Amino acid sequence: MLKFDIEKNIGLARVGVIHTPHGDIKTPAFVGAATRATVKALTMQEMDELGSQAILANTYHLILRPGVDLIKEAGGLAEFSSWHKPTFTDSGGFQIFSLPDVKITEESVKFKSYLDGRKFEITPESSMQAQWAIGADIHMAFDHLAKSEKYQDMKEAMERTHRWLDRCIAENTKLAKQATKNHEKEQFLYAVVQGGDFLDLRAESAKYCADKNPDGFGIGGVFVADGMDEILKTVNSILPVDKPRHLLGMGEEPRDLFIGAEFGCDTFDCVGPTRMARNGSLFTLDGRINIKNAKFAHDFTPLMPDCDCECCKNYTRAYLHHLFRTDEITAKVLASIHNEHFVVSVVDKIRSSLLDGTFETYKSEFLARYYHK
RNA sequence: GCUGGAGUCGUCUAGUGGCAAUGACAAGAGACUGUAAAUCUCUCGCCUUCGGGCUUCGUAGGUUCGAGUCCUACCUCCAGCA
Repeated sequence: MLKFDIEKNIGLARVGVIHTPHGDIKTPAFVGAATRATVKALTMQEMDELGSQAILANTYHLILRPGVDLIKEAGGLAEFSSWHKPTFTDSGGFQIFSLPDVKITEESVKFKSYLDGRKFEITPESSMQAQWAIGADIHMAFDHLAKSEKYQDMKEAMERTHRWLDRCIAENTKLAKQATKNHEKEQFLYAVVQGGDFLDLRAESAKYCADKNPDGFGIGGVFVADGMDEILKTVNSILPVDKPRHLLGMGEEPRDLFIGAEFGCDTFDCVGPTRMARNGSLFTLDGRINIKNAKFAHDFTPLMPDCDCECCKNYTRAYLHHLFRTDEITAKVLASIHNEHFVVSVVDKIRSSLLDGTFETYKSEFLARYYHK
């Protein structure tokens, strides 16, 4: 069983430590999105230096390239990528459903590789096998996202996710036994809660997942900022307190991190910060700015004066503006360092503010300043 | 000086008689939430009540119902010859 120690509970929120075979994660924590076993534009050493505690790679992408067997051959995701800290993998469910021309049946999902047209089939079982080959510390169950927001579609997607969870758990149990026999590192499975914006479905899904007694939980299919708190309240009131919860894919808006932590989520991942960084949209305490805008051409102040990342300690807005205008690689590197550091440190600060009782103050001051309210 | 070629939105460029005129770049702005995203969208002569109006293809004339496009002169640039 995955060890999760809780240091403090504050309502639904909590401060804890997840103990993985590759080290501890002090929660709440922001997990870097390393989809193809790399955080785009950043080295793992840079990720380490900016304070990241864990990364999340994507099974779907790694199946296509370089293939999960190659990663196993390399000694697993951590060895392969030189990230010697905790790792997660997403199951690939989310990506596959967003592709055109997917054939989804009760048994499996079939799709063609966008790289070369090769046909692929992923089942809950094969996703588990792939994730064990990749060798992350924490895996996500292979889930099914609804194609529409309609209640009936959401309900069906949720029910299929539940049936697939049973298959994931059965396969995972087999794979875990094998690993124990071979004296390999332990790997852990999170069940994924679905149900869209419908609180009755969310409650049903949380209950179903909790009853299966997995190592932890992913909360998937959350897209809307409005109502996110209600969804999380519903789900996290039902999920067992003593197991970690990962909010899948949220964190582009800092507000989401506060809501997520406040209502009981322990880890977050999101591609937004690094994607926006590459496109010149950078976090500051006063809101997001587009560094490419003409008004920054002569701005010789740091991107964010109170920030202690490599970018803000050494470079000016004018310089970043120039790097983006000239499409220099370093623009993306520095911007990614900053944005990733920004979200990681916001969540770290949420953690410390929960511990010393200043969360409410931190939250209201941060949000008022960031969103200019 | 002679001969030939060329001058189109900031730049390069399409356009050989028929609707401000092609494409790229640059520029201006926006979007991005478990990454087919170093991507995508919009604007890009001036004005506009968004119906449209006005002024434009080196300059000045001319032919024509109509000219970036044809004719004449001039200006500038390029190549070759002196």
